[in-house]
Amino acid sequence: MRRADIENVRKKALTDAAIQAVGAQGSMDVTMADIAARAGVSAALAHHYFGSKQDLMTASVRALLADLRTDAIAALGNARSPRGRLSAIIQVSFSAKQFSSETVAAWLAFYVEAQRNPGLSRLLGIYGRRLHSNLVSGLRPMVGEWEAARIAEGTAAMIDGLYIRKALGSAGRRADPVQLVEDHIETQIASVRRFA
Amino acid sequence: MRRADIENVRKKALTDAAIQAVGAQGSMDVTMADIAARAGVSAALAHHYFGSKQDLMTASVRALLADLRTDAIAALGNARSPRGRLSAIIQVSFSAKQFSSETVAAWLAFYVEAQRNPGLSRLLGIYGRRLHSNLVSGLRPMVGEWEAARIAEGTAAMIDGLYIRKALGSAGRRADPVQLVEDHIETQIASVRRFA
Amino acid sequence: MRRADIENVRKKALTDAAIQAVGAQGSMDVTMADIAARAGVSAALAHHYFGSKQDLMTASVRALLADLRTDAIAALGNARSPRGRLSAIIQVSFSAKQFSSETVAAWLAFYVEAQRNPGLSRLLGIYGRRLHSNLVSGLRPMVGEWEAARIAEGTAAMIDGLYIRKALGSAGRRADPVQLVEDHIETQIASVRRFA
Amino acid sequence: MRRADIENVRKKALTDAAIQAVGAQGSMDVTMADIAARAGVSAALAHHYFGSKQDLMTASVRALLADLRTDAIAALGNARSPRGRLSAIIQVSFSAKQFSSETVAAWLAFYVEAQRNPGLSRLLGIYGRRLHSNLVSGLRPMVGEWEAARIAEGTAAMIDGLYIRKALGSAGRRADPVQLVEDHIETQIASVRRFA
DNA sequence: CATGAATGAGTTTTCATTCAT
DNA sequence: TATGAATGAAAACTCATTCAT
Repeated sequence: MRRADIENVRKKALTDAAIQAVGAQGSMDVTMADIAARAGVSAALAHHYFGSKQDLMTASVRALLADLRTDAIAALGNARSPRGRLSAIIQVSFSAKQFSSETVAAWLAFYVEAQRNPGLSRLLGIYGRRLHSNLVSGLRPMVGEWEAARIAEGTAAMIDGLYIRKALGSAGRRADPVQLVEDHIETQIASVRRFA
Repeated sequence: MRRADIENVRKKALTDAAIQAVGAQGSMDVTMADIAARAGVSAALAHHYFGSKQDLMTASVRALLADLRTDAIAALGNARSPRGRLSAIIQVSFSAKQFSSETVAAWLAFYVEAQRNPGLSRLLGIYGRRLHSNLVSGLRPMVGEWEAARIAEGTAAMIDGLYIRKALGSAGRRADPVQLVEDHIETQIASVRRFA
Repeated sequence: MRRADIENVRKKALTDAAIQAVGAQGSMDVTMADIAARAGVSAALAHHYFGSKQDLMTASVRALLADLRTDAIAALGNARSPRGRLSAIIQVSFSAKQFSSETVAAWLAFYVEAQRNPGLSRLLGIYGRRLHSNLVSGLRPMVGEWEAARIAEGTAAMIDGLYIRKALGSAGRRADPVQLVEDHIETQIASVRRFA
Repeated sequence: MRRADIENVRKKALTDAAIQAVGAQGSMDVTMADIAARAGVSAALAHHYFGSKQDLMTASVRALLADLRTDAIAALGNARSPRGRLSAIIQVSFSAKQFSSETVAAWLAFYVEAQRNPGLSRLLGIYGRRLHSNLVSGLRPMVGEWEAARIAEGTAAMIDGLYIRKALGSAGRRADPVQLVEDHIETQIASVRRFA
């Protein structure tokens, strides 16, 4: 294998391991040694490739984001209408992969860390704006720019809230997250149209 | 000051300092020395009174919870109707005190920690059930038990989501959280009644 | 109770507690708080009466020594012959009180500490010389000064060895300590006489 | 030096340093920093190799035990008779290396610690049984099983006693330990034979 | 006389990071 | 490329000791 290839393989293994470790632990308070061990390499190598723990974490979030983006693009590509695009976004957000306990826990941990880490904050801001813009682009044709923005904000909040509840494994969750969000959107759209 | 009171004063100062420190830091990764300094005492004294960092944190969460509860009871006492109870709950959740950046950040940090700490998890579970039950008790008279539970779940998720967004200081937030939640509830209730 | 009496009662309670604590722990690595609690008082009071942990320990050894001395004097008073004096010394050394697990463990702990503590060393030296002199005074009439000193040294070593073995609760101890020491002395005396 | 050897070299340096430190201090109450400094490394490295202070101490006792065992095996190999084996054991016990102040102080410290540490206790139990069995194997041909066990016990006690007296540097020691023990054994054997 | 309040100094342990091989 | 060696810095926790009441 060429040197550049090895580097990519190692980097991928390390970011995967980092996400896994953070997800398992529920916070970014994991050791480089733990992450490296999950990737089957030494902690020193992780430093060699990423420079610091911080940089490895940032790269990991970027990977998470890229993954989500890929899924979203694929789902949106199949949508045949603005309303379909909304459903596609929701489906992806709660898909088995994105809504797995580990991934959700990792998201939450990164969110928390972002409060102190501008780089991370900026990165997660991208995700937030992308979600918002996707929601708005589905809603706009149906309710107009202004209402679309308002509904998107409530919807995004609900999605985030469902994520945090998933992460905490709150007992008593009965309703399907997709149903909950779809219902919110549907009801909001209907309400706007009734009074428009 | 009476000798017997000192303990309570110190304990209060320390839990306040802990919440403040956790809020400022955005995570429970704060040192006893930092907390103790904020309370104006030595780290050794914090151990003297609480035994361990863990116990101090638990006591702090308990204090946060008790504070929220007091506010909620006061607000509910003034409500004159089921619908008024719902608004009261929402008002309290987003009141200046409960929705301050620091308090919100502390809540989030405790939530994250709860993933690994059963004691904390149990404590926060109390909050979750109390919120749910308060919401249901306001909704039930209007939409019945079944729909009340469903709406309460979406509402609680939205509240949690708005909290996490507040903690992250996500740019671009424009809508008022209270408006968002009130609107969600109002629309949901109306929708249920229309098709009932 | 007069003030001086209270002081003596407290001091006695504290040295007793110290011996008990050290015996239970098997080393002088016990806390003032532990000792004070056993004596039913505060750690501050222990300092008030003894000035320092070191001083409390020294006083405790002194008490142990005084106790042993009282027992020894009583036993020697009943002895009717030099040989009887030897047996009396041995009896006392292995009496239920002096050879109890706790007392033995306390002796050992103090011995160990004496390596670094000249004051303690001096105190324990008194015990060593007293034992030696008592043994010699019993042996001298039977084997003369020179042999008495030699036999006393071996005997004292054996007694110390039996103490340390008791402290460690070495499995497999079968023989009675008194028998072992009596036999050693008897055989040594006989041997000297045969070849004298 | 080969990379693979470094670990063993460091471990050896650390256990040596630990024995030295414990011997100098007369108790196990020495800091990892002190031990590490004596070995010329950082305290962190000591943890790296041994995991905990406890484990380092256990390894050190094991080293002490192994060393004694090697010496004993060598000495026993040169013995030409049961009686010679007894003398060999005694010689080793009081050899310059094994009976040095530091080594003796270390033994005593470990013995004391063993009261609270089952792992250490088990380890030291091995030494006790080995000494006993070596003594019995030398005595048995001369006095039979039963008497051999009895004499071995007294002898072992005397050896232990001479160790503790050495550790304490008791003033007034005049007799040679080897002489004392040899004499005890000789006299006991003679006594048994006379009355057998 | 007696105690709880309070702390400074110290100890083990953890961990990101650097470096030589 | 890859790793084990090595460490400094930090953090929780302990405890003898002092002091005000």
